Amino acid sequence: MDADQVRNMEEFAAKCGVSRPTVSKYFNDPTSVRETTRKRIEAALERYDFRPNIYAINQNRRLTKNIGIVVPYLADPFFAEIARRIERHCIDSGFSPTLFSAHGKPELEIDILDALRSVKPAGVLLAPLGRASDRSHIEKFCADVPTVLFDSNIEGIGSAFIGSDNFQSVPMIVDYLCRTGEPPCFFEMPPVNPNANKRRNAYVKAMEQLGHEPHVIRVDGRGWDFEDVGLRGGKRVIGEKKFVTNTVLCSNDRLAIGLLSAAFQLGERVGHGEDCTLRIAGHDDHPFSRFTCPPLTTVAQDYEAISNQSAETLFELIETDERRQTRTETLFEGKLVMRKSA
Amino acid sequence: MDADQVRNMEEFAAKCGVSRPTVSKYFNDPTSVRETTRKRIEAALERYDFRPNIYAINQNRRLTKNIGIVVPYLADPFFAEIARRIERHCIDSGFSPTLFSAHGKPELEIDILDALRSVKPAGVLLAPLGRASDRSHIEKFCADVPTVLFDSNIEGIGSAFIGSDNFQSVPMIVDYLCRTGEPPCFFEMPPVNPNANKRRNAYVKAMEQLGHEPHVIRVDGRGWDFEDVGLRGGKRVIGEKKFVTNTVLCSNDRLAIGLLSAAFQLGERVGHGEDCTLRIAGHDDHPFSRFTCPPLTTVAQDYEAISNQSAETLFELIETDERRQTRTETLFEGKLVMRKSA
DNA sequence: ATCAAAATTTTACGCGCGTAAAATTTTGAT
DNA sequence: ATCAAAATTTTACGCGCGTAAAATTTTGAT
Repeated sequence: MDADQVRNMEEFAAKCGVSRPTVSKYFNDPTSVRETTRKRIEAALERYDFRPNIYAINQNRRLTKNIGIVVPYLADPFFAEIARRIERHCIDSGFSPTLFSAHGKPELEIDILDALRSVKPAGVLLAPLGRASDRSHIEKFCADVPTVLFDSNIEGIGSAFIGSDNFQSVPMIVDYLCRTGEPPCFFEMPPVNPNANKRRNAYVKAMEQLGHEPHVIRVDGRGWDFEDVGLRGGKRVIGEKKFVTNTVLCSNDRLAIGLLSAAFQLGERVGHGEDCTLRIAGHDDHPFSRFTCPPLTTVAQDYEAISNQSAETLFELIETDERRQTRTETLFEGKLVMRKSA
Repeated sequence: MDADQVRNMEEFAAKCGVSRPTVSKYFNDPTSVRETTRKRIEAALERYDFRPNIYAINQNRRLTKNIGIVVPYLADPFFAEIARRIERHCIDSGFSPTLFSAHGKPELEIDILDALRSVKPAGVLLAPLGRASDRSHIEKFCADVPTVLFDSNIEGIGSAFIGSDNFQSVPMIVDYLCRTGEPPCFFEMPPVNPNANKRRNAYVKAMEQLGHEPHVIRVDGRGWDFEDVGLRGGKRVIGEKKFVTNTVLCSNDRLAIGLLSAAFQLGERVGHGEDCTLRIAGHDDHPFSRFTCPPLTTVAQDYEAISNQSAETLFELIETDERRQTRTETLFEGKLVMRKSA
């Protein structure tokens, strides 16, 4: 006989024996109604499993409980992993996260932000494309919506930035490589985001401080197919014997994975053993770096800390809705992960 | 002087010099208003860049333009890639897709479907977890929302299924492996989804038809960390010399990537050359399979066809809203991708 | 130019909720 | 038991749109 499903909050409130606004209060905060009425509502909830219409809820609210998570390239497991953690954090804090990927395209990044606007999100967590991003467009967006940048910094944009400290992590692995063998050269593609640039600069500085001459080798390649760039570029560089030392530090793991593949295909033995001809190191501790052949020596980014801090910073921003004037930058240290490749 | 921003459709209609419902009609279908009024609205649109409140729009509509895309594990680039294509297809067709990942957890899959319900989606594209999925829960969902399953089939659930034809692809690579060397054994983990099962059965059948004795080697491992399972299991199996032939067909590429890593670490030379001790093949043509060491011989799933067909099938379903009774299954053939590993 | 039919626009009402202000109930001190 | 203060609930109104029905304008044949 419970075929009489309730169609809206009005009908549901009638079943509860309270007024609609009381039910409305309950859904906004169950503790805001008296114990006895809460019980009555929850009893009715069991029978009718009524759920408020989220469109009607959000229609009048200036801000919703939605949070946008925007990453530059979701097919990269690094972003998939960090997005997963942020997503969970948002859900646990009572928000409704939605995941977007720019798929490496600046136009898409713009489209996503435009679409996000009409969802009236409480806040947005944005890992921008970087150099390809439309700076002024993102700036306008950040002026309207509380936004925290992560992974890739754009100077002065957004209310905060959370990422890795490249000027700690890169010198650390450079130091390690110098202690254990020949000083590394630096293997990079045209930098699509500021991290790549910073890492190169950090590499140069670290080498100079250690009294070595830096060598930067750049290969062509656009877009976000880093492995492919590493493979093609690596093949050419190895073939032409352009690596001036037997040790190569790549600007990220995905590039290193491509270079590893190139080295393997050209018969180079990669690793730190006696019989090896090449040492290759990466940066990020990409989820697949444990499974490369040989396993990749790299610097682990602190996924957990970056995800948590990004989310928490945004939550703070949302609560103290007076947009704060001081933009903070939080950088976490990387950890050296010594595996077989270097 | 255009500081006087319009706050709603009423005000915007006034600026246009037409009534609000006419503006409403325009946004639902610009061609449904007279040429002259369309011009007026579009002229006003330039000046005020008004956007209708999507919550108010969707409040009354029985169905929205939203489409849910649900995948079991987004950190798997296979799903990231297929989701990317479907997403694009939906946008190009005027829908608003939203991406969800169950992260390998059945509870999350249920949560996602429940959350989707309240978004009143026009339809859902679902790649279910498979065996771990709560069948009856998904069944109820499909009864309410037009749903197309892809990648992983659950018999009788959803209005259609689109995937790969394992009984074509597996015999093909088994045949190839037999023609070029020793008949393969089959390396699998406990099947988390029906594909793994079907592939094993297809392997056994193919071997028998070719007059060889099938050998299935199963390793432990739960969850979706396939590479890790392949690495651990592979190390043990290789160490204990349990592979009865020198050729191994893995139930998917991710497992193969783990096995390749195990082989490398134990000093096995993988490939089809004279000096090699092990041949390893996979299934799927995972985006990273080109970059393994050696590059992985595998069967390519037709990403493009599966994505397109899934989306198109759903669109049809949405338009002919009478839920059709005949559940269709569309299977696409795989293509042999010969690389170095086998 | 006229007028019925067709196309388009406007009027009028309703959707399912949020929320400030008013009304009621409960609390807690005496 | 009484009563003011505090907590809670209800009344009353509004949000920004969709949409059926009524009103108006345009079309096109004569």
